[in-house]
Amino acid sequence: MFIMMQDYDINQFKNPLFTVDSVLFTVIDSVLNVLMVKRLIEPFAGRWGLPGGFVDVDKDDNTDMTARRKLTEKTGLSPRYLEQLQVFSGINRDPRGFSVTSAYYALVAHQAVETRIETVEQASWISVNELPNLAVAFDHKHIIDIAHKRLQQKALYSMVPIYCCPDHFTVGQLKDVIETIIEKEIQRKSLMRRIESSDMFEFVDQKVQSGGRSAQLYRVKKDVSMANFERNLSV
Amino acid sequence: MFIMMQDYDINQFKNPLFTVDSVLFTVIDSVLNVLMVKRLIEPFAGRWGLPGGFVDVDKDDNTDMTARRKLTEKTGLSPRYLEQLQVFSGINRDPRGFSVTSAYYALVAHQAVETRIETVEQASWISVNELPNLAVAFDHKHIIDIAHKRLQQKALYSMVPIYCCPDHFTVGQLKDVIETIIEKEIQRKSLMRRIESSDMFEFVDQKVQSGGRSAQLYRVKKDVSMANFERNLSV
DNA sequence: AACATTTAATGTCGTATAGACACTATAAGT
DNA sequence: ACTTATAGTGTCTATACGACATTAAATGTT
Repeated sequence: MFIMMQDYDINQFKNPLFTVDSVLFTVIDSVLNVLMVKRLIEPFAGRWGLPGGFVDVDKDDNTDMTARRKLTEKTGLSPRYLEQLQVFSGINRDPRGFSVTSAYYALVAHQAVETRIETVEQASWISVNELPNLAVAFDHKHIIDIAHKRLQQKALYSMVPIYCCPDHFTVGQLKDVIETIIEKEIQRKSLMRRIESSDMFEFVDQKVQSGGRSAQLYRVKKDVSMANFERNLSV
Repeated sequence: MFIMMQDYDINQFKNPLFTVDSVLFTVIDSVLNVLMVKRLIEPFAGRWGLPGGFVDVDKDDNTDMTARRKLTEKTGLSPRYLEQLQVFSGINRDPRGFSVTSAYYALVAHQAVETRIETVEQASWISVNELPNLAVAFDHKHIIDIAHKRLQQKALYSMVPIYCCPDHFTVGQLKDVIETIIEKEIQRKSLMRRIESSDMFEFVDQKVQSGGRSAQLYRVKKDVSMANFERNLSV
């Protein structure tokens, strides 16, 4: 019996606690928000945590699917953009022992999902500005911070922020999303040049009013890949 | 007893096989090489694999230390540069079941370590050009490919390739290392400008002969951080 | 209807940095 | 002294972003 326990422990030793967690971002009214879930179980029951959990080898072909499944389970939505962030690991980040989380970050347009979010009671958008004063589980505050910095960097040389825009969007909307993410104003002209040169977008035959001259609507072309630029926008 | 087995299985289900593997690069005679280890145990015994293995929670504070420890164990060296690549996971990449590897990539100057490498019989530098014809374990060929692409990208906007140079190096050496990594020639002038503006380097009061005019030796200043540039070199 | 106000979109010029390549500098060999 | 090879600089061009003026098109006001 004691030897069985030892075998068991050896197996545990080779396999740290492994989870997948996602930082799902969206921009609402020029504020960057993160989807968080009120934890119902220990450890850290009652605190806010990132949507995530264990891999289910019967359902998940890989950890990307774990991330997507957990986001869908807990929020009813599948993000338009999902990418690995990095692994966070250590002996102190989970009271149960050495743990590893493969963290992802993801983007959605809040317009497409906000009604569905509200029906899932334990999930909620949290402004990143409120995070410092919030009781958060594990090292999830740190993970969000790293994810935010990565997203900021990515926004300087790619068009990824479009995934925070609805299907049809104006240049003004995209500009606002980018400025919210990088926390700095950009030149509309620079954005127009990138929209043009990326060749990712096409006009929607429709305009939308905005308090002044109507704005042209754009959408992402079918089957285009994400544009990356050779230069960063200035910081 | 049966219930105990079920509990055990549930625990297994929650914890996929987790390993840490590293792609250690170096440049030798204008060829990019990867450190590989001849596997002595199943699965894939006899094939070449990346240096790596299981986390040891008694020795490792986190997976970074696992990566370093495994590199040191199997090669006798600690890399000057080590960074997370990404997680590779899936049901098919290991015959034992769903597995996850947290992959790292690392750089060393081969000059500092080549004698030590040769004393460790199972470890060897493999040219990336020979990889397609080599019997490689798991999805390690794919991991090396992704690591190479990431390194190429990084070489376009940062000075990381210096970690493939010895402590004292010339502009010509650094230029060769960069060109080997990105597989394209660059302008010496552009590199000089970056060396200057990065403010990372200082002269060594010494020159080195090279078949023509002697070359100035440089070294990295004490306690400087890695320079990143706002533009990529052209591809 | 003329005008002010607001936001959208474009035009134009300045600036920073990479690419190209000629030119100079310094070493070794003949 | 001349050739060759490699190191290093000078200078011009090209590109894309920043800044900001200008034009366009919508609404509201007198």
